[in-house]
Amino acid sequence: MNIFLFIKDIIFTAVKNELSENNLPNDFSLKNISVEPPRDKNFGDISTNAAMILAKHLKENPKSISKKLIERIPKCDEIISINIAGPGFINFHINNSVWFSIMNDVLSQGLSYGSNESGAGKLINIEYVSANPTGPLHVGHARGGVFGDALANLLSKSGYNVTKEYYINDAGSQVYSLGRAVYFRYLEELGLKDSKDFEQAIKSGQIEYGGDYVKDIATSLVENYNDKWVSENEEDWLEPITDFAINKMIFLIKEDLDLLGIRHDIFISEKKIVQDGKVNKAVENLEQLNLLYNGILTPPKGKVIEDWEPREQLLFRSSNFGDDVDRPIRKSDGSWTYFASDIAYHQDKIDRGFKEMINVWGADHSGYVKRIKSSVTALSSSQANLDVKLCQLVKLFDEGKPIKMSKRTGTFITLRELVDSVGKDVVRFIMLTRKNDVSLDFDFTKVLEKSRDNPVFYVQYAFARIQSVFRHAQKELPDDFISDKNLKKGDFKNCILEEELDIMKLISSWPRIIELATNSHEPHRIVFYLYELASAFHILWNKGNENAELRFLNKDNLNISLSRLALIKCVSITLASGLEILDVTPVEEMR
RNA sequence: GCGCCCGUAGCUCAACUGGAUAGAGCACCUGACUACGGAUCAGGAGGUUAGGAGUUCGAAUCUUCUCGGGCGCGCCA
Repeated sequence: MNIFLFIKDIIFTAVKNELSENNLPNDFSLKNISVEPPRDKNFGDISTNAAMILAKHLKENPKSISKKLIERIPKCDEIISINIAGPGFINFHINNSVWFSIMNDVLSQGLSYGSNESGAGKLINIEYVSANPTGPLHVGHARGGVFGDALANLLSKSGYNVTKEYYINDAGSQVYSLGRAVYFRYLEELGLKDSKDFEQAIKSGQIEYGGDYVKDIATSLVENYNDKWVSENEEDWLEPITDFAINKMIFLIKEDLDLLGIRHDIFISEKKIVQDGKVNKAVENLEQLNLLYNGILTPPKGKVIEDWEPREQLLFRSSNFGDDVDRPIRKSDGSWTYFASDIAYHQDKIDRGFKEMINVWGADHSGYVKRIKSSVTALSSSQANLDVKLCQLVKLFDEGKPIKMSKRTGTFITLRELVDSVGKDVVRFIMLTRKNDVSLDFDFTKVLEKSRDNPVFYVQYAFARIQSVFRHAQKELPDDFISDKNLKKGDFKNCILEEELDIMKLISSWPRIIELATNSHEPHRIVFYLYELASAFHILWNKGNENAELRFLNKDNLNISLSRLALIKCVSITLASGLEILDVTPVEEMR
């Protein structure tokens, strides 16, 4: 059972009855009523602000409303006592048998414990990473990637039908820059240019991309085509070589993502969106909605733009939907802007049936959020909802000293280097130790430290300790003692320490944490919860150091041992359930 | 100039989306170890939530202004 939902139901029923039986205005939303553990556990196990919310609505004293509501709450075994505190909170003390019964649920549900069906199978699209295929993934992509991936897992856990998507920006001018860079390296590879020519070309801006990966692509180009393109004109080689380079880059990007356990369901090509005429179609839609016009934008104040000249452009009325100004969708040469194909892309998502969409972007795209949300609102007649999650910068450190990153000097840490040096699990966990919209410090030394200061270690260590206890139990206790079947016979009535009850209550709140994290699209909450649960476990563990009778294993009292083993089994299940959302492997043993 | 994000203990960050006495870790004091059952744990100290005004039973959270930091601002994506 989910005790919070149980109490919530009781409270909502009481509120509705109070309103209807007294012919009080019932145009009242229940959604502001909270049902949550109080800040201070001395107040009780579950608390509600229902009376205070009603007080505003009914213009009546909250405490007297509390009394009336309490009278409407039926007597039941789950609730030991109810009292009113503070300005009108109603606090419930819950019977310990409830926590015991939840622990039994955990044992039988295993890793699926915490799942819920609030998503009700609804389609949801989450687009993340979507890095330009013109270079290797770097640290920032790692954060967005892990964030999106964990959020996708979280949404699945809550019963959504999730599609994980990568949008390939393969249609703009910069992909041709990549094509040209590859061609230059291709000539170099064939001995027709040398490194001096290359330096010169970079300096003059003739070539934009100078990384070694461009060389690799050129090598592979030679392997496939020999000198086929050498004497061709640019108009002949540019398209095929660019396509070749993009395909190669996408392959490399997929490899990199795979290192982090990130696997998208679908890759959508911008070029294909354009070729399929979807931009034209989306533009027609906007035209029919009377949301396009030809106009001239005023230059931004306080910012000097050289060679600014007023120019008439086709504009989208995004300001109708909360954007600051209307936005251009056609360039002066007649081709579509990036925004136009992005509109078409989102139209495509809507056409595929998505009413819920999430985009994960780097924070440098913040200026773009309002316009794309405007377009989604417009194209779906407000039926679809897009949430844009912006991930802030990752700052790299080593032993507390900042690592300076610069494309020019070549000190540029890629996703691959990151994973190679600390491992997938560490990267994934650490990337989620901060809320998405604040910058994150990543210290190569610190994340491998074995101390409480390192949350990955601290959580993993809790899990490993539990496994260690079970290994000992396996050796020292009767056969089959720790089998799932036998653990279910454990009587939690033997667990009466305050620390034990605290753990049970914490475990019982796991489904609630998932619900909160899901609704707010904030996977970092899972990490903070796991840290808290690990901490509660380490506390309990240390009780056994102070007093040997409190150890989990006690050969002289198998009955109590069984109960305690069942309890820590619940801890390990919940830890594993959380780590599963993060896609971090729980470790059996610390080395 | 405008928009978005951020500002919480000395440091790094939470705070259940408006709830009760704002919580953790690091660092700093005090205490507990023959070791996969001490890589931890117990306790102490540390706050005008950048600042002012407002909204209400109640604000770190909402509104507004000021200060400070980051990102962005028509033919790049």
